[in-house]
Amino acid sequence: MPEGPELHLASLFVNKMCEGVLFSGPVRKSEVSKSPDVAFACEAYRISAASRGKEVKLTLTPIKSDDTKAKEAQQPMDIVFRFGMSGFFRFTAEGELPKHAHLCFYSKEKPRRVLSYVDARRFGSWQPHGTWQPDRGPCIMFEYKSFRENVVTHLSDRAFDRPICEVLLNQKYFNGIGNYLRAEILYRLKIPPFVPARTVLEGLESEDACEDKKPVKNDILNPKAARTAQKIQVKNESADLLRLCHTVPLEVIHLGGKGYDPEKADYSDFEAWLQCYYVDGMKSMRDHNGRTMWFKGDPGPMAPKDPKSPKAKKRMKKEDDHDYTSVKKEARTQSETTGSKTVKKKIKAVQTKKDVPQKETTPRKTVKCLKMDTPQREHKQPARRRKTTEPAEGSRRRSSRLTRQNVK
DNA sequence: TCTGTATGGGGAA
DNA sequence: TCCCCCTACAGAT
Repeated sequence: MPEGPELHLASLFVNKMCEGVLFSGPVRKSEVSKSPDVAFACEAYRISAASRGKEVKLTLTPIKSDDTKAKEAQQPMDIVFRFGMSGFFRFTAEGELPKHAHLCFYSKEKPRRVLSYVDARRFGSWQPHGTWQPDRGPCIMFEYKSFRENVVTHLSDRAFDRPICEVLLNQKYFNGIGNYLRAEILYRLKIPPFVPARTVLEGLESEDACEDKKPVKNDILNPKAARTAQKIQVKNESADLLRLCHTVPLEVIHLGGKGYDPEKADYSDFEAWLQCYYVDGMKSMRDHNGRTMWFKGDPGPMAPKDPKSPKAKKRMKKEDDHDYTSVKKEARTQSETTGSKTVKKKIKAVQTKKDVPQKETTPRKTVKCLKMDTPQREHKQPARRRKTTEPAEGSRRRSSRLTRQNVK
């Protein structure tokens, strides 16, 4: 579940698991991965990690030995990872390499253990000799001051013409915020997601008035003053979107690592923490980029008028272009004879292969597509357990998409 | 068996 | 702005 907090927890995980471990030999990449090879092989090296927003940097540091002293000392290598939708690190025995492990670092000891980058969907990527992506802004969690400044001093940028919920996913300004964080942050401030971003952010200062706020003196002697100070702090905090972009992700980190640690495959704390994202009773609708925005109450004036999902649009376009059914039928027939590809892939292959357009037909829509045509509706969210008391092990794991990636 | 959806982002038009 | 990369799963048919 990779947003800023998960990337940071991933870096902590690597540092914890690889502390004192010597690695050796080449870094191996899966055949199927399209990310670059990592040309690093060393008799002995260590691995450490750091995070910034939605990136993690691994540093491979060669250990000098008597054997290598004579040779030219090998330089450390940084590899910068982005996790896409499903990336994470694991540290396992060599024989227990996870499915979809795409980049593997082997320990020197026998039996060997492996630090692996695992990514089922392969939307993630890595860059050998990488640096933090220059177009990404300061980290919302660990570069708070420059993050604020970067937003406040660039409010005239046309990027801020868009609805606030969409701007929050712009990594040039909000490096680390993702889909669940934007929902949680806007929900806490009761900001409608589709109000113009500039309207929300105008008037905020580069300096955070709350930052480094010291408790008033004599708290114990003067509890009333202490309570007042607390109220002010809470009020200020709730009034400042940029501060919540910092503190809400930190809350996830402080959940204790259970949000990430794949060994535990336990997201119950994280699920209990969520107040809006995927929560029963909340509304959801697609933003202009086709991503689901979870919220409560009024969506705001810039809400998209077209509620259709990207997939629905795509399907309807296909059906308008040609007789989709015949293509599908052909693909299925071929699939049955060869058995080598999935029907979906076959459909794609047939569509791209054909040099003559499919026969002209009148546009047709399935019943489902017609249903999609119904005017603006906030699609009903699927049932999702929250704050339940220990449902059956199986049902808990299967009850939420949030747990899926790490179910063994 | 089919369809829709998922914590992201690069690149073509 | 739209399409695409890709796998896994839940729920509908």
